[in-house]
Amino acid sequence: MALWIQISPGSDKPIYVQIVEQISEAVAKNELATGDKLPAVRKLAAELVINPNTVARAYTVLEQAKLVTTKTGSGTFVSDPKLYSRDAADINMLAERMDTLITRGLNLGLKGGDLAAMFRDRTNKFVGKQKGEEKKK
Amino acid sequence: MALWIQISPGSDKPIYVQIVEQISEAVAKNELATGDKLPAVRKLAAELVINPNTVARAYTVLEQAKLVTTKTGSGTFVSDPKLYSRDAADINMLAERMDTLITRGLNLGLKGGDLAAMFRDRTNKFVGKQKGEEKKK
DNA sequence: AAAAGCGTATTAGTATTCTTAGTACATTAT
DNA sequence: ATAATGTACTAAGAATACTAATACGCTTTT
Repeated sequence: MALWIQISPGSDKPIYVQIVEQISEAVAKNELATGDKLPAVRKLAAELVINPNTVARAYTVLEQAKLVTTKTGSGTFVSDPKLYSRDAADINMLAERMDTLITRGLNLGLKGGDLAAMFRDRTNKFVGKQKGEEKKK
Repeated sequence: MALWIQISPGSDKPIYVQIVEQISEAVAKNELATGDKLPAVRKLAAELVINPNTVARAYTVLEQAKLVTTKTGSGTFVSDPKLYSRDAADINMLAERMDTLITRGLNLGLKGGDLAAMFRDRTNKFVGKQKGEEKKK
């Protein structure tokens, strides 16, 4: 598989965050499936011309987010979503971030209904390829 | 009007962000109405026992977000939402943040529909007090 | 005109974050 | 064994972020 990750030096986001986001999105869209192996730390670092530590940090974040499982000596693999044990803290974090987003949307003059509709539309763009579902023909 | 803003030293968020968020939320919930004057930079700083520059920074952020209008020498006032000219950049920013949120939700194992429902529910908690609308009895 | 109240600008110091570098270690695969 | 994997640790430098101190200019009030 070709390398889809690419970092933007001009971005305001740290390199390791860029990696985390791109992999997270790929998993959400099921472009990376359960059990898929991520590039080796040193290999990805070489391709991106960055320090291996930076890639390792990204992988650490992904593991703490329960998105991947690492087996030392073997590699880093996409976790099985069925094993996600989302606790209250996860949901609370999500709710908080939603509120911040809603606040911003309302302050931009959008109506609550429009905001919710926009969110649902964007969700559908993901769900088309979501885990356990298939796009309807 | 009493002072509703309170900062938490133990928070992971910078002081000026805490101020921005609390005022933003107050505006979204219409607890602060159009034309309302915010506390003077020095006054609020004195009450919070922080540097006036920190408050000023918060106000600057709020102004760039078009949430308030500042008139040097006079004060800082809540903007008229009808004058919001939300441009493409605003919407794009919002959409991006939505996508990040959706990604996180899906990766937590939530289904698209559940995510959208959760968002809609939380939106309604705001809309009850939203600008131009009244809570139905 | 003076005084008081307001936001702004500039500068600086401190703390934190990010990235790199180098080395070493433990585990797994070949 | 050898190679490949993730991990741990220390160190260092650079960049960024945050807060503070001070001075300035505009507006309102007196």
